[in-house]
Amino acid sequence: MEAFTQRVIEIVGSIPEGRVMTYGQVARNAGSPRAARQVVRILHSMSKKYKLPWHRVVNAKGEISIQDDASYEMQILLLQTEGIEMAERGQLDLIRYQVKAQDRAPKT
DNA sequence: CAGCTGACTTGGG
DNA sequence: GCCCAAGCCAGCT
Repeated sequence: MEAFTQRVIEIVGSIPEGRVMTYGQVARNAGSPRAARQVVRILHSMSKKYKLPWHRVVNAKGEISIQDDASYEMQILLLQTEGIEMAERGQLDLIRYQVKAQDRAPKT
């Protein structure tokens, strides 16, 4: 597998309890700013092979974007368990919970 | 080997 | 603030 993949695994696994990261953020920290979708795939396949806190990864809007209802609800449960306040729609406060790192992508 | 896919992101209307 | 379209890139078929 690519080094990128390995990094994503490590990064996701390093997310502190009660915090979250966006797919894009993880991708950037892993070295591929545009590989947010790979993070998705990785979480998909690795979470079932490794014990990754996949639930601490949300989309850019701070919501859960899982399509699978079971996993969706489970993620909310796990996050709440870690002390994160979840809104009705499975949304959380990114400003408060997103891990701060050198994730800024200088777009301008 | 070639093509499709996806738990995404960003920009424009 | 919501909807649509394009870009991205590693993994899988």
